[in-house]
Amino acid sequence: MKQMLDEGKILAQSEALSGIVAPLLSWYDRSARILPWREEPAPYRVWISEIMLQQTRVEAVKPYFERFVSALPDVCDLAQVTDDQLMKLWEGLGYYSRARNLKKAAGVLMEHYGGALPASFDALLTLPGIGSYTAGAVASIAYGLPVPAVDGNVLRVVSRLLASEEDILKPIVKKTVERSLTAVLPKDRPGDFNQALMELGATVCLPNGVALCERCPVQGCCKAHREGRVMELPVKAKKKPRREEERTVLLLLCQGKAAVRQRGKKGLLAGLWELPNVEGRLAPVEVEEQLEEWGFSGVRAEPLFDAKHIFSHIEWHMTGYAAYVKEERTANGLTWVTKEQLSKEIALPSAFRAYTEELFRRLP
DNA sequence: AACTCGTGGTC
DNA sequence: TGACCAAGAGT
Repeated sequence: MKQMLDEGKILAQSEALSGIVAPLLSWYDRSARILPWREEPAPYRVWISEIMLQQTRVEAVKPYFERFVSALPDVCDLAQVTDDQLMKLWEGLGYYSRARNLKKAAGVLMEHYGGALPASFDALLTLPGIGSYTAGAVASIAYGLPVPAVDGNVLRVVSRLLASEEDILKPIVKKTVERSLTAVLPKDRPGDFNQALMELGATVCLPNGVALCERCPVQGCCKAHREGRVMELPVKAKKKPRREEERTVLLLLCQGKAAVRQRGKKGLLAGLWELPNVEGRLAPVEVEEQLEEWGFSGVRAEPLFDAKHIFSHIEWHMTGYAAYVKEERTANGLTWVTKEQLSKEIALPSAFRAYTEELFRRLP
């Protein structure tokens, strides 16, 4: 029974969406932005760009994309890159498991696919870091296969076209839209159709109540526009509040070098480098006690400024100290690096930016 | 299904 | 300033 209702909904949605194809493609031909990965849509470049674009704005991706494909021009290079170089190339882009999954997938491609991306939605879907959206994007854009690529843009656009009040964050809604679009998708231009839907969402059918409906090529097909409800849609469940954490960050300096350490392989900022830090908001005396514990004797902790960093689900409230120590002790995972190494080899997350900048001011 | 996993821009 | 959000995937 549930299956029956689902099929009925998909049929109805497909019917309602069938009119958008021609005007949307025509609009895309006129209005598509010029983007680095569109100029030369080789499968490898499409793949890298799609991974970088996950939950990330086009403008943020551009410089990273150029640098990444220049440093690692093909699957073989990617499969062999060191973790440190990989993280340095991704430094500041966030969601670092995307980069690690890229390398993992490159290994699989070398091992099982002759170093090429498979021209198959199902095969793409098995690769690390590739889910239904990315598999659809690569398959349709790079190989012209007739599969949809449903991201947040597409969900917003379709939600408004249908005036649907379903929560677009629910997996079932995404699956339904994917199946509806499969029936509508033009077999001769699936990649352009998918990109056109996303492009419309990114440049015209904007979120936060600023939709530019007067510029929309499918305004006449839009139920939300017809009913004056564009600004109320889409419906999204509210996210739960972030948890707050207090941390004390230490700038340890010694003979022109600074101490960094590598984070664990799991969890937040996994495997990245960081400035030494401890949980809680420590007073100067407590910092000096901590330094004694780490084997640094007779060190004065100089209080610095406070800083805040907001992750998607955590908020770090940090306070900082600088300490000039007498010897480069390597206990507790501390590694001593020069300013040169820090800028060229060590990948530090943006969370520490304020203190990293202070460190750079203090290093020769 | 709900939670984890970054960052920077916008209003 | 805070809340929202952007071409999602893994667990």
